[in-house]
Amino acid sequence: MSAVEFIGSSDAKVDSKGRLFFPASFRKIMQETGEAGLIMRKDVFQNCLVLYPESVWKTQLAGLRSRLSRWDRREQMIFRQFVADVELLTLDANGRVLLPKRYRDMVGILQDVRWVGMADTIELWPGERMNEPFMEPEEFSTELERLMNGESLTENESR
Amino acid sequence: MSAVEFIGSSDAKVDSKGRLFFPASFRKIMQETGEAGLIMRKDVFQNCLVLYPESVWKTQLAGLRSRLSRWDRREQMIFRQFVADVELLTLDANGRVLLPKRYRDMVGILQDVRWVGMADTIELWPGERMNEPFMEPEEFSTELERLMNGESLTENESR
DNA sequence: ACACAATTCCCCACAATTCCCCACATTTTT
DNA sequence: AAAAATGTGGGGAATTGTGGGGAATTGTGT
Repeated sequence: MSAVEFIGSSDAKVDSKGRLFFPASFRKIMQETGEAGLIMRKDVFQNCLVLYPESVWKTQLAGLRSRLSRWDRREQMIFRQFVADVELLTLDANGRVLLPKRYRDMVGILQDVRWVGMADTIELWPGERMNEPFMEPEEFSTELERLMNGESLTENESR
Repeated sequence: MSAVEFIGSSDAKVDSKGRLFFPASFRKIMQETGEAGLIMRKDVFQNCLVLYPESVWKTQLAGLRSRLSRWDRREQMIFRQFVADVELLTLDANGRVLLPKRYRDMVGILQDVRWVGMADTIELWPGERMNEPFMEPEEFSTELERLMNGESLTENESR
């Protein structure tokens, strides 16, 4: 089912009207897997936007909801926060999306952005420090080594 | 399916359109092991490109993802770093790959490149300083000694 | 409710890159 | 020597990616 596999990253420019070309490779995957809509929200942790194909979004929501009690005021608030500030994107005739100003401002997108395929989701990063890696190579290698050798990563494991 | 084992290196030229012949010896191995696609990625540490046969890539990715929580800020960042700067390559009718300009620029590939078989992956190095060794002989021997005396190199080794 | 500004939508044009086809030199195999 | 496979190169069509002009829509203040 979840054959959605967004791969790769690319750079792009947001034009003066806030429009942005949706990379052809991603569009292809959407078509192939029969996905129609795209849901966008600001990432919970990072300063970037996340785009979910509709089916992935639904799965996420269901997963989250199943963990949260409907009758717990606090948990209900968490859920609300997750669902609020969500935007449905549509492609225009040229295959572009319009990034509402509000969202651009949220993560500080001006001109340059970077698309990043994250398997079942897509991320959109402001492109100011685009050529810098997300992590320091040293740190990355250390963590990766640990991970691939079966040791648990950090103290907080939530599974 | 037998194990993929790319060995040897060879020099080649990128033409004016960024195309590059995929060495016949490597292609043969791809065929024999029934590999179709190639995933290319900028190495995090080195200034080179790494090519994974699709199955190798999938194994790597699956291994990583199964250990990473989507809801952990740090783990998500590791995954992000791993999948950023990744591209799907396809061979054209002549058995060439097109190296997107972005990637050529990332590692500084102009004309000459060098293919290097790295067992289950293939590396592609800019060939300007092609005849120089990757490491100083002195450093190489020291490191190798250290590695082979206890620390694990790949997941095949005990740890 | 009204005028006005900002935003979104729907056209069209155009540059850069990628894809597809064919030609040809060089090396290896028969 | 001929044939096949290996590398190199280029023309041009198709796709991808950028940009802009307004019309329609939404939102704002008075």
